[in-house]
Amino acid sequence: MKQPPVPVKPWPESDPAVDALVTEVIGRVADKWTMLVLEVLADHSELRFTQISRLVPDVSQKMLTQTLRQMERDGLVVRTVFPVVPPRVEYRLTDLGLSLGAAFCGVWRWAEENLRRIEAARAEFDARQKR
Amino acid sequence: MKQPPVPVKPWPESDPAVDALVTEVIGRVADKWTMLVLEVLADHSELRFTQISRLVPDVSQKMLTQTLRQMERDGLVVRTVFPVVPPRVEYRLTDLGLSLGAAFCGVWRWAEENLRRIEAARAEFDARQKR
DNA sequence: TATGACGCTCTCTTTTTGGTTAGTATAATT
DNA sequence: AATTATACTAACCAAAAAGAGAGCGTCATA
Repeated sequence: MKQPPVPVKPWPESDPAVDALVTEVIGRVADKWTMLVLEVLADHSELRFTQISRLVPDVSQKMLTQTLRQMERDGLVVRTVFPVVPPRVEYRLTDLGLSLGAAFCGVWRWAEENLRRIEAARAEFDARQKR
Repeated sequence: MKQPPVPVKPWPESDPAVDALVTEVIGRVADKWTMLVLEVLADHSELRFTQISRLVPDVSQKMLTQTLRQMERDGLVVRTVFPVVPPRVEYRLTDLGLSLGAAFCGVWRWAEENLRRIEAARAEFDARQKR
């Protein structure tokens, strides 16, 4: 039995190359540590490495370094090194980083507002499965 | 040299338990496949398994099944099985799923609008590193 | 009789990710 | 003279995630 061909999606841009890039960017940016760092940096305009590590629970040095490097590379944060000893490095969001924070705000709020619903859905699903 | 204590973050809710849950939910929901499935389902209100797999580029059966199950468990999609042969299963977003799609729209748009900037930042960063 | 469609599940292997530990430089502190 | 603080890097290893491939049950088509 042949299915009718799937209609072309009416999304504004359907350029596969752009799609792929957007997907990649979102995948990169929507990761757990990036979001948490984004949040703390949105709250405190300027932070040092260890301050961030204290504010983001359970982040390892390795992950924090990695995340900050990526964010720097993507133009989300600026990293300022003060040539003093012991070293002092400060991080702050760029305008791009701030705008991403604003965009994510919607998702963050959605998660807060719908936590209950999700938990309820999960409980119901699990109960249904057990039967 | 002792740093002054980091100020408490002025975020609306600072309940660590809620924070953890929100983080977990976002982590789950902000994953690549979930977002892509969300997008195609937001575009076509009702789709069958193979239709989705054709619309989401490079998704393996395994990942698609997994993603759809998770989304169903979280109450984002409804799965309707028609007891016919060959099997027919339809997926559609719930209201919760639609609202998540709306929330993500902002991030999606952000990514589209700022692709260039990100690519430019990366290029600049990489060039700076090479020196 | 063989093949394909559908919506999966199961197993095996590869890739990716993340944690842990050790090390670096140098000035100030104990 | 030893220790502490800072912001890392590098190496190694375990765990988790993802990809590849086979199989399944049944009906319709070739």
